[in-house]
Amino acid sequence: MGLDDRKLAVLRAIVEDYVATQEPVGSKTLVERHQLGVSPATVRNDMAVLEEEGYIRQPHTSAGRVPTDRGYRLFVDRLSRVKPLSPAERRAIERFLVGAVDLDDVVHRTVRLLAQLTRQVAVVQYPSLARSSVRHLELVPISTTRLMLVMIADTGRVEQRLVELPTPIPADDVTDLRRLVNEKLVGTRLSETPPLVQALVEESVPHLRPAMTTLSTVLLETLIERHEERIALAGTANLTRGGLLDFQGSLRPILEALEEEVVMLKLIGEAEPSTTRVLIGDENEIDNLRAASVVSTGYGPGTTSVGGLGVLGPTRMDYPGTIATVRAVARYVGELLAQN
Amino acid sequence: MGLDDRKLAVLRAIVEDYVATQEPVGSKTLVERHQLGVSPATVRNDMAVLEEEGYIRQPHTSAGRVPTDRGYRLFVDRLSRVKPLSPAERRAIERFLVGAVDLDDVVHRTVRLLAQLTRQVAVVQYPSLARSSVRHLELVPISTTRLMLVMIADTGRVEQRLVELPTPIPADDVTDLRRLVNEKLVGTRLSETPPLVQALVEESVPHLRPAMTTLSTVLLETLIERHEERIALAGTANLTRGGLLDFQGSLRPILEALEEEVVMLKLIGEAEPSTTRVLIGDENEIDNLRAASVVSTGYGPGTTSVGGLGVLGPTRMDYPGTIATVRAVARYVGELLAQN
DNA sequence: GACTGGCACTCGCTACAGTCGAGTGCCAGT
DNA sequence: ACTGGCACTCGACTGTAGCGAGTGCCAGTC
Repeated sequence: MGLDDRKLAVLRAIVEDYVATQEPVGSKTLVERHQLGVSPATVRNDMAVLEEEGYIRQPHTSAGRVPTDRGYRLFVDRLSRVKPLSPAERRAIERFLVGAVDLDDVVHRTVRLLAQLTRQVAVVQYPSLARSSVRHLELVPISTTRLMLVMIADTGRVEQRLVELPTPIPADDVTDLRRLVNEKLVGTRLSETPPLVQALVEESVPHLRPAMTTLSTVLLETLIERHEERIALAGTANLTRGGLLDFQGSLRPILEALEEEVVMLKLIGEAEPSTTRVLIGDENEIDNLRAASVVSTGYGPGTTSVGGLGVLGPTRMDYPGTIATVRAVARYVGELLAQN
Repeated sequence: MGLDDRKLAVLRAIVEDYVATQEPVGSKTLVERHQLGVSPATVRNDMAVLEEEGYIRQPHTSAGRVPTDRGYRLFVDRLSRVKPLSPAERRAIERFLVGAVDLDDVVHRTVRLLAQLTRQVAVVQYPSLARSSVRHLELVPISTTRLMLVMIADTGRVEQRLVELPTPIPADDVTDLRRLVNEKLVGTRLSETPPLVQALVEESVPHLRPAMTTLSTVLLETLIERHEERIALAGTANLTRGGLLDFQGSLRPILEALEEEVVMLKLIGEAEPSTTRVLIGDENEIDNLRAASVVSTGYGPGTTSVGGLGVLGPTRMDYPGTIATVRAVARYVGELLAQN
């Protein structure tokens, strides 16, 4: 049952070779490429055990071995160290992220950077509104019965909503409304605002009440309850690397899953910063992604997470390198956000 | 040289059959499926002429005929009418677009709708800043040396930029700045603002001048000159329909092109509303898209275009249906924008 | 007891030959 | 000007055979 050191070394060698060559690896080539100090026959015996335990498998009877999802899991957990980044990568990260003009820009640059460095599909969640605080609320009159509500969050996110007022209101009232909502709400976390918004309506003077009621409805319904999470994607073209071998021949399910924001959010939107989550193949709850692996982490200024980011690729992926890159990018983005 | 009516009918039949079946179409099946009133041999003669003229070709010597890009072009220009939309499609469009809460939402819904209806990849450009007017400019103090500049355009677009001031300024000055820029700029088209922004700096009172200078720099550089155009994509999974026959086996180049916003903008960002542009295969200037066709049009409130939208798919595409859908969606979106 | 060399076996891959049939071009006939 | 007939082409499919990478097992060795 127990796997001795050599068997683990064999598994590691299989994973590394298979990731590099994309071809099932046999006992002979294995001893040639790695200094295992034993003969192919011995390796074969080890392989038989590894296969019995479910860490590797044979695509066909007379082919070499390929790691299973379970094999990759063991590899990630016990057989690999996170690769340090190369100086070139470090420089790329820095160069890529300086000069971003706004949050959109930061997110876009980040997602492209991640895709480029890992050569996988990258996903970045915009800072979650649920974890943001209100920095400012602006009301811009569009007409006498229409306001545009703009919310600026401390994370840099800016959301706008159209508010249709039940009755026309004068400009002075708009000023009052603006002052009131800002007084009460600036500085509060979005997840904590509902009672405050409620209070605003109840405390408001009669002639402002109708407007305040609709305004609060919009605020609650479209910004807080249905807090709109957004994501950015890049690098889908990377899915076509490695021919059609990865993803068992069809990109279809992967592309479909990538388009479902809800799915992606669930995938990358839960991690804390400083912990990195690796989901390998089957471990994934989404059926469409059974042939894929996801490496994700949280990012944010300091130690709290305001959103997630990660990459998605074939199970046959360079885990140590990918994990290192994802972490590094998350850290840099966090620092960038802390500056603002 | 001239193609008589029957030859054109044959071409039309070939295009329609090939689009429907995705298989090269031969003379026999052609006369069976369409009432051409002549024998296969006659059709073969016509086909020989059509091939000579470059409208169709044979993938292999003993296979049926397939339309060339030139053949599709003739079909689109002279042999097809725009299909009227089905009531179901009409309803889908209406149902899909009501209830959008903001511009982002409108664009997202539109792009998904287009992808779903045409079963192709859909692209929607956000209303172009260059064609927008300033509705309001807001300055939100982040710290004493930092402002967040928020521009709200009449098209509904909202852009934010961080402004780093050279020296701290008091809150009253921010109010003054806000008043000044709004007085001068609200209502003007973005393409016409540069001289006005310049004037703002020159006319400003001395103690506001440093702040006004940085502010105007940000305005000019990041909002006007480098007017950031944005696009939304959906339906990439549709590229995998029709196996790997379309796009000559590799999605790679297509996916790469789709990720280049600049490329996509060039592709869909130029048309006027009410004119629909169809680019077929080779006609495309982008090498990566030589195997694809693009149907695009402009949209906007009234008759002026504020942005483009369209779909991209294999040259083997249902042109009449796609053109109809793209037009209809553009019209609905235009109406929706006109309401705001 | 752990490792190794040897050996028979499996099975996917490639090459090759043969058949089938859809589709063609051409031509003589109406 | 159209049609029926015919010989021809060539891709798709099928079956066979040989190759070789890789395996499992076993007897032998340190």
